[in-house]
Amino acid sequence: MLRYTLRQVEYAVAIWDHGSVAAASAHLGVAQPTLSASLAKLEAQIGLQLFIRHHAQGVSPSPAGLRFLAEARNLITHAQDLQRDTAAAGTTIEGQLALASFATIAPSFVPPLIKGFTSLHPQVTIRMAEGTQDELLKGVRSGDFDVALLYDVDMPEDFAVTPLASFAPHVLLPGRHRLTRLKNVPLVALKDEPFVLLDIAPSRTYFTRILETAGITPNVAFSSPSLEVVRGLVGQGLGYSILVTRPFGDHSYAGEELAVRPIADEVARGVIALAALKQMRKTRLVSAFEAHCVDYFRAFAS
Amino acid sequence: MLRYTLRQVEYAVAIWDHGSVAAASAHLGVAQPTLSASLAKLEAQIGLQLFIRHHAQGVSPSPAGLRFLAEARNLITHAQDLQRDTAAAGTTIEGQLALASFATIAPSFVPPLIKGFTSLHPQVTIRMAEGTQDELLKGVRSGDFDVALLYDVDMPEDFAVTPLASFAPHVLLPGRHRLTRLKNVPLVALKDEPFVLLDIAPSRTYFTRILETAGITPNVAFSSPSLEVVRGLVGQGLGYSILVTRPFGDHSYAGEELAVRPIADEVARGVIALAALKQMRKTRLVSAFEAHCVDYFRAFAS
DNA sequence: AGCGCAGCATCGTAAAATCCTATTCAAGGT
DNA sequence: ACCTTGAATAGGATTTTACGATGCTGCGCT
Repeated sequence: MLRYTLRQVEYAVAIWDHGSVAAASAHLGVAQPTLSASLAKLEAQIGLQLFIRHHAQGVSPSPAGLRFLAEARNLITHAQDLQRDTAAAGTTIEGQLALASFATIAPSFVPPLIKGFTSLHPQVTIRMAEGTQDELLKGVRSGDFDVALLYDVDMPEDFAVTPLASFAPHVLLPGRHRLTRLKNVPLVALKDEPFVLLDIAPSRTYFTRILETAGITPNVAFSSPSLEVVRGLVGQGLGYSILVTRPFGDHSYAGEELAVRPIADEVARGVIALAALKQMRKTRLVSAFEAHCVDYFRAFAS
Repeated sequence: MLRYTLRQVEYAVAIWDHGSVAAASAHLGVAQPTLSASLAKLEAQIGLQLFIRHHAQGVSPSPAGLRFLAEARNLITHAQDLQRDTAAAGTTIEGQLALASFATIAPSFVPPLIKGFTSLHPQVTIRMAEGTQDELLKGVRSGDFDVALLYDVDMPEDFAVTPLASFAPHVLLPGRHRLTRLKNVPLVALKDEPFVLLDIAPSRTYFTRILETAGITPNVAFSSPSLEVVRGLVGQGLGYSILVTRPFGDHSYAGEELAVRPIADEVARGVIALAALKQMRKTRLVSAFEAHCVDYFRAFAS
């Protein structure tokens, strides 16, 4: 347990600097008896007389006091540095931002977001991570991340969710599938087709719910947690899929042609959102990033 | 002005270490509400939420909080180091001792004193200075020195004086002076002889007072502030002197023979003493040195 | 599904620390 | 002898810190 306070040390160093209690008092804007008492108490607590008192002529440090004061000044400087850094962290836009992103959202949106934000605020570094919804929520709750970029589906009560943009899901078909002739695919047309499910929470429930809402029990032939694997399976003609994320280009990794068709029915759109803990007081940095995200996604309003 | 206290930071770091307010409370022996309030206040004062609260599962640092806490721990360590060093300075016998010595006393006594003390306490270093009585008193008063080794003559009221040993003054004569035939020299015999005065305060007044007490008005032919110059002048046959300090050997620097004779009269002895400021609370180190001096000079009891 | 437990926050209060103004006291300079 | 300077003390108001008791809420266990 520490036996002295920063305030006491601060005063003692000021008395040293000014050569007298009275001068320090004037300079600090603190009454002279306050300093006198504070110094006396500090000396008692550390068991060391710091100053020699000269009647009507100020004080001067004792040999042992001088050694203490030299170190004490370092401590005060250290404390001031910490305060300054902390104040900066709270009010200016700099430092590190820990951002987690849902795996299928990350490749399309995170790079431009980071590019835009860091060129706006060069003092900022961003730490990135991707994961499933569960992992993101856990990470934010445990303090590993400041915010998470994810789909606003089944979000728990303790998260503050900022919607950014919504995207309509689409049907993904093999390039030569007979339904590719249609401009819009009604969900009923998929009734008996084999379904390739993107199997990540909460996407899984989101997609199956879309089909079930249309009265269709999906015939899940394959499933994978990887978007690219799903696209590959569809490319191989093993079934259709329903997705929100739409990478640039109409080919799978392996090169098979793919076809993307809007859904004819009215369906729930996938809402991309930024989520943070409700209980967390936002730093300026986090707020600024949030604003930047809103800005960036405004372009996708549709 | 610093906006947080060491106590607050100490508590916050403890909470971090133990993962919960309750655990830190048990470990610190401080009530849980105290820590809770202290943390809340600290967060408000630095404008930064340090911890995420988990219901019934402790707390975990936020990303920004983590950065603060890492630095905060350094600060606490710094403060603890200072406290430890200071406590050591107050209670153990180590560190630096600033010793000032009257110029004529120094050569004979300071080297053995330092040798003896530092071999007793190897952790101690001693800073040395010599000077006139005025300089010594000024140095001790201004905090340049912890203690001064000097003659206890005309000591001001604000000094605490510890007598160490007393030495009888002697008459110093040229080697072939007629009075060298006497075993003890009565002061009256010096009545008309030229006097060579060691002219340093307070020795000057001490020596002249001795002669005046015996009813003699000294005929000051020469004076010098240097003991060795005085001995040289006497060696040249330019007069006699009265001194307390008696170097080893009966020759001046230039090689002239000198004779030392006790004074037949009853005269005031020169008292060597250690002086410190009354108002200064002594460190263990100073007390130990004082004790060592008393010990060392016991051998000179005469 | 309900219940108990764990753990943080809040409330009320007592003790201690902090700070102020007014005053006293001592040394030095005039 | 008096005035100035500057530290210490006294007394009192305010703030801070601490405590115990209690409330509240999610988690895990039956």
